[in-house]
Amino acid sequence: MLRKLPIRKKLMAEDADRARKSIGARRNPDSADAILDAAEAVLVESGYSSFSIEAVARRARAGKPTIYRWWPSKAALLFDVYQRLKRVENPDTGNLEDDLVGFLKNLFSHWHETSSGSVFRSLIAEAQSDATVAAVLVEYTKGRHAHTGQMIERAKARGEVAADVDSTLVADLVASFAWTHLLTNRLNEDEATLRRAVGYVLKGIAADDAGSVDAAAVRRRRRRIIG
Amino acid sequence: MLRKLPIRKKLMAEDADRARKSIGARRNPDSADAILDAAEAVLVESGYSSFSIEAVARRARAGKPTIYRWWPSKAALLFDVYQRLKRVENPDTGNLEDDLVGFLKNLFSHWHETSSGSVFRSLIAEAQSDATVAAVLVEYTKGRHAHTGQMIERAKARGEVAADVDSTLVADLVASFAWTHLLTNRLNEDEATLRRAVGYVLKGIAADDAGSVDAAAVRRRRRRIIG
DNA sequence: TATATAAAACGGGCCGTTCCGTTTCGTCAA
DNA sequence: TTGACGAAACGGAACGGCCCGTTTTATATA
Repeated sequence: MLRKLPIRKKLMAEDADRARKSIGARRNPDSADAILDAAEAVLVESGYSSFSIEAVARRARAGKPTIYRWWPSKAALLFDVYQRLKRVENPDTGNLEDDLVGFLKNLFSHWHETSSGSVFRSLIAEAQSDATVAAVLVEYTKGRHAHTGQMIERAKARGEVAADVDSTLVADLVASFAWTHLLTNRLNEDEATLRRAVGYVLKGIAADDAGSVDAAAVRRRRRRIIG
Repeated sequence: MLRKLPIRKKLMAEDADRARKSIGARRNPDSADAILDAAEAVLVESGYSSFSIEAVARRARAGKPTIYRWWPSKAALLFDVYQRLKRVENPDTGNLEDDLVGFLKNLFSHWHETSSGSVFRSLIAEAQSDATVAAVLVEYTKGRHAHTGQMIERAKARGEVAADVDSTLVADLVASFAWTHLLTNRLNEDEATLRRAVGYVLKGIAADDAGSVDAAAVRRRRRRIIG
């Protein structure tokens, strides 16, 4: 309920305001939630262009100093809003292609249908003009790639994937595809396109791919699983 | 030299200011170049966060109305700055892997060493809060993917790549990788990593890849070409 | 004369900060 | 257990500053 340390610590080591966090620092959790709710609402309803501290404060019926007390910047607030949102879980169908397609499908619809897409886009945009956010974002993506890479690692353990494959790099490729589609309003790709894209990463596009026919059959067979 | 129609027409059909473009519209080309120069300089020296019309005007010793006369928004100005920069040409080594690796290598160093990286990052960021830029950016990327896709099409013609491959989608994958690395300050990847990433797209990561040994030999042989 | 120009000023919005007076909540003595 | 105290949060208002996009004015140019 009551967090002892200010949220702002997440993004910034403050030298100032030492007095506050010395003992007291008893923030009103309802107020913090109201502010995060308002931030998310403003972002969804009016878009990133009109996302300002003042707008959030108005919406939350909070004072600007209250926001600045706990979040050092617009970006820190954005990041907390994003952190609060649910994440997409990695599928585990026993087949890497289905795992990756399912992952992308879930991610796209999650971004599209909830506010997390807007929030994440804003976060990326903000990172382009705020070095602190940029650093946090890079760290975050590293973690996400490692997490996504577990799907590839599982496929390795099954012998589905060569042992010397850099699973993080593969995750990077897949996530990059998702990022750019988010950033350019192309989250409507149908499953066939996603499957094709994943397939290119998985099987390559070489004409002399000996397994191509078999692979197509396997693909058809497994399409049922992920529905 | 002297463009008859305002640059702003590129991004926006103006209904207002009809009088100006009727016959007159004799813009001072030196002034326009000075403004674009100033915009680029501000962007490179102070970053996107301090890129404002006023800053550009100050730097160019121009009046704000002069800028607004010819560019409808900050975004339009940004886009013209980017358009003015040199593009990366597609390599044609006769081998798709080398083409793609060379393309990425050139793109990364071009983004890294010239101002085009900063400008493009800013453009993407701006697109997240300006629908007009977003539309222009999508159109632009479509064209770029088609252009990059020509490398894949050439490989198709050589029989290097299956005929039913969606070359635009492959270009999308490769470009997406580049985008996210630009957006997260990871343009320093060494060539080996680029080659590995491209290799995953080209040959897949399936363990039962029959051609993997031969492919590695071919790769070693051809590495000389692109240096 | 007609047009583009630079410069200045406008109203408006948001920034991040500083005050104000009020409310909340942990502490501690009665 | 109660109640007063004080620290620290709170909402609200206002500040100087920057930038927005526009308007006005006077100057230079062809």
